[in-house]
Parts: sequence; C-alpha cells; structure tokens
Amino acid sequence: MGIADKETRNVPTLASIAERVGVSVNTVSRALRAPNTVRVELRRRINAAMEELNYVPNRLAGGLSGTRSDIVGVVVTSLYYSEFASIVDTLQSGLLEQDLQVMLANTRYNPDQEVRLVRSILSWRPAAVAIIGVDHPPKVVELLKASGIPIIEMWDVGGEIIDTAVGMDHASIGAAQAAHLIAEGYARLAFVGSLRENDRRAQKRLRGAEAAVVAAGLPEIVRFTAQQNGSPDLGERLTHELLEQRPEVDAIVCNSDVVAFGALRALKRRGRRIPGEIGVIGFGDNEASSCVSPSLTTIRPDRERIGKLTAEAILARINDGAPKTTVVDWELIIRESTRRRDSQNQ
Amino acid sequence: MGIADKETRNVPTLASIAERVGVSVNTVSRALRAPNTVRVELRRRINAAMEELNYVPNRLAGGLSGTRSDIVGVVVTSLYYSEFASIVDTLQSGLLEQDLQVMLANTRYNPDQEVRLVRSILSWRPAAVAIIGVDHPPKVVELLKASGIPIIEMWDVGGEIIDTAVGMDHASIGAAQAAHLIAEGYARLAFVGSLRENDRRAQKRLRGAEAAVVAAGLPEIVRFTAQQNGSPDLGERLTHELLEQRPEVDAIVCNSDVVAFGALRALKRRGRRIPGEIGVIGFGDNEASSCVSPSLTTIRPDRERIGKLTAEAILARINDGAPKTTVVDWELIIRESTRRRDSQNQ
DNA sequence: TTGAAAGCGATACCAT
DNA sequence: ATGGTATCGCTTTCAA
Repeated sequence: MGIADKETRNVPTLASIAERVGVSVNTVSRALRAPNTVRVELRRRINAAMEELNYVPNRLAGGLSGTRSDIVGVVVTSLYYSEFASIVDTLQSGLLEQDLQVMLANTRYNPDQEVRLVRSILSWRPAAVAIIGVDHPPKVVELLKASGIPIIEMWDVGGEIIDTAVGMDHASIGAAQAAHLIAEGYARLAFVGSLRENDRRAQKRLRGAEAAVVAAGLPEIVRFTAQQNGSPDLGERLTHELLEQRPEVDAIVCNSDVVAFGALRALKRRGRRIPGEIGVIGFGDNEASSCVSPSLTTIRPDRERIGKLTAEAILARINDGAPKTTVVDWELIIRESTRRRDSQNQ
Repeated sequence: MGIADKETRNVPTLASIAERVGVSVNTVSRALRAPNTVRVELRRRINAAMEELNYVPNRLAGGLSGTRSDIVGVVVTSLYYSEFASIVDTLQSGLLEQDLQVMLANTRYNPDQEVRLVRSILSWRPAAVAIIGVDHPPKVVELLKASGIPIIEMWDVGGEIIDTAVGMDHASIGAAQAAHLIAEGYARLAFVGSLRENDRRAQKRLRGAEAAVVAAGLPEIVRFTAQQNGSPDLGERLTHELLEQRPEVDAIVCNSDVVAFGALRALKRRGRRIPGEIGVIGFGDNEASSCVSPSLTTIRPDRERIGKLTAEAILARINDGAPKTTVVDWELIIRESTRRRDSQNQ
C-alpha cells in the first residue's frame, strides 16, 4: 500500500456514494447534515453505502464552501514539562463536543517562529485561535486582528488584549512569592532559572517580586538566569554559581518547579539547611513538588480551568457572544521548603 | 470587531490581489509557488499588495485542488504528565521544516473516542497520520488502511503494524524491570499504578515482568491497580493498600514515575527503609525522578528520538520511501530506590 | 422529499 | 512570462 497508489486509489466522495445509491450528491449531503429531511429508507441505504465504502467526508471541501472550518488554532510557547500540555488537553476536550479540531503550533519562545506559525495556522481558515500570552510581535497582532475570527489569549492577562483573554496576573504572582518569603523572615532574595527574552510572563513575575522587595526596604533581587529551557540541571548549575558568588542570599525564587528541584539538590549537596538557612519557592506546581524533600512551596496555576474557560470562550465567541476577559485565580501552596514558622496549609 | 462582521469582512483572496495589481490570479499564484517565473518588478508589486492587505493563502482551497494537504494527524492517548508531550514536541518541530501542520487528537485511552477522532482527522485529508500504539479497534485499522496515506505507529512495536512503526518493545522493558529487582535480591514483586483496559503497553510490560519472575522461580506478581490516570496520590493510596494486604512484598514496579513518587511517600510514612527493606522502580524517567529521595530507579524511553524518527519516517514515506519499522532503545536508570549493592551507573 | 447548478479559492494544464 | 479554464468535493440556494 504505497503512496504511489495515490493517483490510482479512489477515495470515496459524496458523488460516489450518490452514484452507488442512485440519488444526487445533494441528498447524500443532507443525509449527513440534516438526516430528517431524507426518507428513512433512503437514509438507511445511504448510511450503509458510506459504511461499506468507509466514506470519510472531505472537510477541506466542506470548509471551503461552507462558512465555518471547524479548526481551532492553538499556539503555545512550549510543550516541555507539562507547562501547557494540560491546558491543551482540557481545551481540546472542551472543543471536542462541538467537533472542533485542534491544530497545534509551538513557537518555542521564538517571535519569528510565532509570526510564521500564526500565518500558517490562519491559512487553514480556523474558526478561532487560542494563543499563549498577550505579548506578541506586532505582525502577529495585525494578522490576528485582520483575520476577523475570535482570538483567545491564554495564561496571561497583564497587557493589551486583542479580543478575549483567559489568564493570570503574573505580577501579582511574583509579588506573592516575595511577600511569602519576606513573611517567613527571608531578606536576601535571588531569582534563578530560565528567563528568556520572550517569556514576558516570567519577566512580569520577576518585576512583581522586585516591587515587593523594594516596598519592604530590602536589597534588590539577585539574578542568576539563562536563556535555555528550565530543567533540574539548569537549576543546579545556577544555584551553585549563586552560592559561590552571592553567599549572603537566603531565599531563592525559581522560575519553575523543575528548576527548583535542581536548586534543592545543589543546596543539599552543599549542606545548606532548607528552610532553616535558605528558602526555596517554585512556580507551576509540578506533580512531583509534593514528593521531593523538602517538599516544595510553589504557585499552583489552575491550568484545567484556563483550558476549560478558553474552550467556553471560543464556543461563546463563535456563537456571537461578546469578548470577555477572565482573570483566573492561582494558589500559593506552602510546603516545607519555605516554612520556618508554624503556618497554615498542607 | 465582532463575528457579526464576518459576512461583511472580505478576507483577501488571490483574486483580490490579482485585481489590485492588475494581473490574473494565475500570475499571483505563481508569484507564490514559483517566484522566478514572474517578472521581478511584477513580483515586487504583488508582494507589496499581499503585505498591505495581510493576505494569507487559503490552504483549504489549496489542499482541495492540489494533491497534498500538508496536515499531519497526530493521535495520542494522553497529554498528562509529559507522557507524550515531548514526542509531540519533537515530532512537530521535525515536520515544521516541510511546512506540515500538526492536527492533534487525544483519545484518553477510550477506543470509541479513538474511532471517532481518527475518522475526524482523516476527514481533513492529512498527508500522514502518526498515532500512539499498535493496538487499535478494528475500525480504526480499517479506516487508516483505507485512507492510503502513510501511517506511523509510535511508542510500541510489539504487534501487528499497519504501515510503519517507531517505538519500543514493552515486554522487554517489563522483563528488565523485574530482572533488575531480582538481581538486587528482591523476591516478592508487586505491580502498582494505573492499568487501563486499553493501555496495552502497560499490559505488555507487566507480562514481560511476570515472565521474568516465573523464569526465576519466584511467586507471581501481586497487582494493585486502578483504571484512572496515574498520579502520586494514586500511587500513595494503592501502596498503603498493598502494604496492609500483602506485607510480604519487598519490591514495587510502578507503572509510571509519578505513581512511584506517591509510593515512596507512602513507604516513608510507614517507616519502611528504601531500598533496604523494599525497592521501588518506575517507568518513564520523569524530570523529577533524580530529585526525589531516595532518587528513583526507572526506565528512560528516548522520547526525543521517537518524535524525531517519526517525523523522518513521515517525510520519507510521503516522498515514496518504503515503510520501515524502527525499534527504539530505552535505558535502565539505576538510582537509589533499588540499589542495595554497589552497582554501576549514576 | 429530492435534484440541478452555482459557487468557495486555490491549482494545473494548455494556450498565447 | 502571462492568462484562460477546468477541476477539486462539498454546501447552498432555488426549483421541481
């Protein structure tokens, strides 16, 4: 069964079904989209023929002639470490009910790629586009606006919104991270992890934390960051550098939980007591964060909720609902890695 | 900018560009696909018009008239916990070079859903389909075969293959898990975690382990499993049950690392020494597995490689290459949770 | 309840 | 180098 057969092989079309049953294409089409406008007996024969020939409708043709295309473009910045995988997961199952298909693109935090991929996705005439973030290259904004379809920006709500957004206020997350550390008595904060030029969310969190530190009259946050993907190894390496160059630091804000895992490893290797001597807070609530030791204090974004609300927003917008931006809550999960005093929580 | 404008809004077409520049659609089309067959000056004006109007080609139309559709259907069984996210990631970036777009579907281990989703994906006339596993409902196999396009089955190679497969031999993985435990001196094995009726890979691993246990003359493997998604909480719960009902067990094979995280937690709560009294091995090599304590012995599948090879196989098959199944290696990563004697490895 | 015919927006072949 | 025209498979009026 090679590709060479492609020209010879005749994939069944509506017309071939029609011919076989002895009706017009039209009737077959209606048997599919509006079954009750076709005689029961005829409908039965049509269905039988479709089943027998393994007929699969050609939605390229359908989308071209009809009004809607039933594709939803989903643009993420990464799929590593579940960061957005579960958003995509929930989003997708929400769209499934309406037979909307997800077309996926991954920019890997590269703005040129983002322009290219958005263009590419729009070329499939999607019914809507869901995209991570609210900070895009101007061309992306222009293209998305010009497309005239609903655009849902996910994950972040802190900025100019094209149409509708479902996300979190990242500055307040950073502020909460710093405030928690300060409340636990830490005073010399560091920020460790990947901090890509185009990860505006991470930058917003860092700025939120910086503002909180300044407000508390503490020295400014020390940064040990890299442009690469976050990972335990990166966290470990950066933390070693940090400890050597800035021994006065007594608390580390990690840009993601996996980075924090590496930071914990480095600290333990060097015999630093956690949380006594030094505290560590992460971001993202990785599934393992309650299982490392000490267990990791972190921020838990409600990814399921973002995915679900995005699906709902898409459906609403497609059905002429008005744009409506939603700020989604997150939660500070206090665990052992920062808890010095007797606190609340798990 | 509402959807109501949709009828009024005129998305630019080849024809509108052509009219604006004063040439035929044909010329504009060639300016895109074969630029050197169009006068430089004219091409410049055409490009300018496209840029100005934010023209995005309609690939539904292109796919309908042309031979190929540039869509690759990707069907996974889950997106949770990175199990397949990084395969999708690598696969996608491999396809990007050829401007192939990924259309994603997630069956969540539901065979009815699988039939529905495969049908749905085929309706977009993809150039190829990549799908997790080699065990599918008969209807899925029938549809995929009838489509006449390249089908790449991923992750598993242990069974009937439709066209081309890129995956691992899961039975040998299970055998290696058991063999390792036995070599470390464990004798009463248990299998803990999610074991869905439709997760044939997990079943193959379990059977591989059972065969190894039988071959070693040891008592058969005790099972504590559930149908739900694997998670630390599930692992913790099942392990507590296991310890109460089968106290003689001295080694646990977990169906995934996240389940193992929970198992470790349960064991520590009960004061069981790991690996002295009881050993734990996982599957999947989660990014946190080297960071929990004790660090987790596990199997590391080469997900990047599977994604990359799948992309290559798709491109090869599209270009008339022959079907070619590849068995991808995995690695036993020995860490603290099973190492009783002085072993090799990290 | 059913059918005929005109698009949808591109591509591809054949002329010019 | 450029244009005319049929075509892809379906949806959507409009008639019958």
